[in-house]
Amino acid sequence: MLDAAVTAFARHGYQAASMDDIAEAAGVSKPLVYLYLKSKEELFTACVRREVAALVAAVREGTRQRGLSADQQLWNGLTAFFAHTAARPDGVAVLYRARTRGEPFSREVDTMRIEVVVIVTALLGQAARDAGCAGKLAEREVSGLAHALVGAAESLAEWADSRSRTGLSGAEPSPDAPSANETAATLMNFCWAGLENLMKGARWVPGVGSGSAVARGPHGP
Amino acid sequence: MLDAAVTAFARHGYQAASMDDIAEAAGVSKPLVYLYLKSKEELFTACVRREVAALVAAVREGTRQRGLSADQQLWNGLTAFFAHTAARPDGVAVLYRARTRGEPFSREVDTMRIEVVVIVTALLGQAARDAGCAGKLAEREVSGLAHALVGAAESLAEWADSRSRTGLSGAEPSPDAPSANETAATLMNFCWAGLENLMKGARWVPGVGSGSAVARGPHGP
Amino acid sequence: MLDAAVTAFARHGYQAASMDDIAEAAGVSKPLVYLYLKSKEELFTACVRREVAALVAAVREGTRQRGLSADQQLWNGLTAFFAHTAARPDGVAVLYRARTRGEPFSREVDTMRIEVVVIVTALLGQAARDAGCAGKLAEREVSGLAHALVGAAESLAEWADSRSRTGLSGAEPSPDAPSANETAATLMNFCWAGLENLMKGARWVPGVGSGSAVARGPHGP
Amino acid sequence: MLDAAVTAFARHGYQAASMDDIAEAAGVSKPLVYLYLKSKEELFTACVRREVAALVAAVREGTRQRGLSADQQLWNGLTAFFAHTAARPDGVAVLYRARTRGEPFSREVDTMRIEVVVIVTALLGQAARDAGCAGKLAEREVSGLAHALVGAAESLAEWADSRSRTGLSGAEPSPDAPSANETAATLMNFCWAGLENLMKGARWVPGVGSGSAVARGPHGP
DNA sequence: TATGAATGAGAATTCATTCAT
DNA sequence: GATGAATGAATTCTCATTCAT
Repeated sequence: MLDAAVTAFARHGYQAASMDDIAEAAGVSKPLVYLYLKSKEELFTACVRREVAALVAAVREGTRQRGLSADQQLWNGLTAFFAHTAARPDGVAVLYRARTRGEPFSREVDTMRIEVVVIVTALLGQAARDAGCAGKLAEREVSGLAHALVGAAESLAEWADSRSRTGLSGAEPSPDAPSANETAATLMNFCWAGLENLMKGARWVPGVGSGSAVARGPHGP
Repeated sequence: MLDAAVTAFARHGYQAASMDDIAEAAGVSKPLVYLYLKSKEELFTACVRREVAALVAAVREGTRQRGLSADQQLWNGLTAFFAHTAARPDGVAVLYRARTRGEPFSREVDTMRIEVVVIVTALLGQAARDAGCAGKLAEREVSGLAHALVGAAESLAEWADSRSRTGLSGAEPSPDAPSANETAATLMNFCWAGLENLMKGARWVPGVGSGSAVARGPHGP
Repeated sequence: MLDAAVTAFARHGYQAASMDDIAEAAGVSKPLVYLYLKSKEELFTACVRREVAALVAAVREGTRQRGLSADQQLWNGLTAFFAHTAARPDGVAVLYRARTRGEPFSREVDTMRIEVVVIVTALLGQAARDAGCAGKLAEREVSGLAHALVGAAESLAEWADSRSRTGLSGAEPSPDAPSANETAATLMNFCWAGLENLMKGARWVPGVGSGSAVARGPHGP
Repeated sequence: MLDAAVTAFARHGYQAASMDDIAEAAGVSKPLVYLYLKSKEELFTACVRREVAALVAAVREGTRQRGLSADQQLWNGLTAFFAHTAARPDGVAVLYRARTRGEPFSREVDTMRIEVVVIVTALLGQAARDAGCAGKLAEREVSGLAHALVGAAESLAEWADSRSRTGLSGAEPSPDAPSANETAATLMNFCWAGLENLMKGARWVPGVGSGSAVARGPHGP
């Protein structure tokens, strides 16, 4: 039953998805929906929670393997993420929509983001240790980086999804659809060098010539 | 009048914002709103279009200066972007919300994304030329990178905005709020090294040890 | 099971009392209720009938004693009535509510009123005989007097009940609550002299000076 | 528009009267009803208030004439009351129903009852003065008497109304219907002698033989 | 031109009532 | 015999949208 709700919410948004439609799509009657979940809000909350849990679980599962280098772990997490978003586009869309519905819902999703931030922060910390000399990054900068990473990932996931839909309603995946691996690789290429540099204490600063536009931080050689 | 609509849509979302409220906030009567714009959808579209135009113009303005290195130009574009999002949070929120509404609206926003993709693509092309030997990037990869960049930027903008709101309703900016420059710097640090590498034909590949985890592409030394 | 229904109907009224609540309060399942009584209406009817019967029985019991003067018999009936309404406020409330529901229910209550009218009529007849020379009262006037009596009694019963509730939820009776005897005495004081006059053929007529504002009827001295 | 609501509420009660029906009966659309009165409760409240005001005004008007004896004033009030209830049976029915709907409404009606109590109390006071030697009645007894009077009046009004309806749907009044004057006379006959006695300090006490079953109070001769 | 007044269509939610077990 | 699970039908209320002026 939640499946039908997730699909409806994903396609039409919270307000536009009517309980009639959801019930019909679920193949049950409206009162039954109300029997299980007291209100539309609760139904939405339930959907959000389920999708948050599924997504977090997927990423967690991807990053479970210990003893890998930081980039490998990030890579694993990203592949898991993109695999999940490709497999459950509606679920992800619900999360996306939840962020635009006031406090109680966005809080739920933010909690998830925070979990990701924690994972990423841990990774960066490990990367820093791996890199020998840790340039201590301000907590705020780490938070900003994590948000950048999550935003980039979300955006890429949506892009990949939209690509996979271009092939009309055909069931087989469009050849335009990038695989989870490809998408993850794009993102790794996009960000890993920068993250690694930061770990080493090297950062980009404005006004220095391109090419080698990095300044060694205080801990640089 | 659009201002009132933008504010309302930003605060309550498309569905929850009622035409009554919008008309009242605009200080005109409802029929007048309908006289100028045929329907709620068109009103929303008009808002979206205006905000898209404003945002694109801001970014264009930022990247107008010719003769700069690619990273400087990107930097300029990003600072312009973050300055704009900080200055017009409601407008940006409307765009954000537009993406979660079906076809007609998201198309509008996608158009914007495409404009940005074009800009970024041009930048990357220039960067590649600057770097001497251009590793031809597949059109698809460029598109993906641009989406990653836009997503990261949007996410950071929202993050910066939420930080600036933590200081209650007080008028003065919260000390937690990162400046546009700081935010842009975070994003440059996040992505420039990777983009530059790609321009040189160097890319991250999975399974190679961390630290120097880049493989020179075919055009590498 | 009827007890639960009576309580529920008394507290929330016919419409607001839900079958769920009644079934739960009765400690049985809803289908069982439907097994015994075909519908909510029938359930309500059953409640009304039971309460009517109980009330009439109480009054009958009070007036059973023969050989008393008419006023003593009325007095006995009234004390019985007020004792009953004080003892079963919920039952009385159901009757009260039944009168505000359309035909099928009010008819039931009217039946009760008619029974009371019969009793009162008999009393008045006896009183007339006792008074020696009976002024034949029109059937309609008797009916009107009986309704007045019943209405006054109901109103006083409710008033007494509301007084007894002022003492909060405390179990002990509020000191404000008049006893059944007091209430009955009030009513006797209110109406007996008038009834007695009528039996004697004396009646109040408008336009005669107060104080002795009674005109002897045709059978008067 | 209130007229339609009053009719509907009178006929079906608060819950059973649907806003659809009310709107249709009023010849307007439902949203218009909501435009004028924010909710069903407010609509009901408005009806109740209007009917209370009308009824109180009618009675007030009836008792306006000063300088009359107490019984004449009561008589005038009662005639006005019964004329009003005969003229606006639906309005009265609404008041009747309002008493069974929890606090906010019953309070409204009780307020009216209190106004009547005040009037009656004043009358009784005057009667006592007229009678020369005032037997001070306890405040509680006066309240009880007033409730008895109001209850009797209501009951008679309803009875008169039901009589007037027996003639089917025919437009002309049923010959069974007692006139306001007749009904008022019945009530005066029912209660005035008793009230007058009380004013003189004479009261009925149980256990004394019928006929002259009044004991002179302390102020009696 | 600008609007006060009005509405059609549809939303969430509840409840008396019934099967299948 | 008793019930958990399920629903058809209504109810209150809202809102985008339009005339008549």
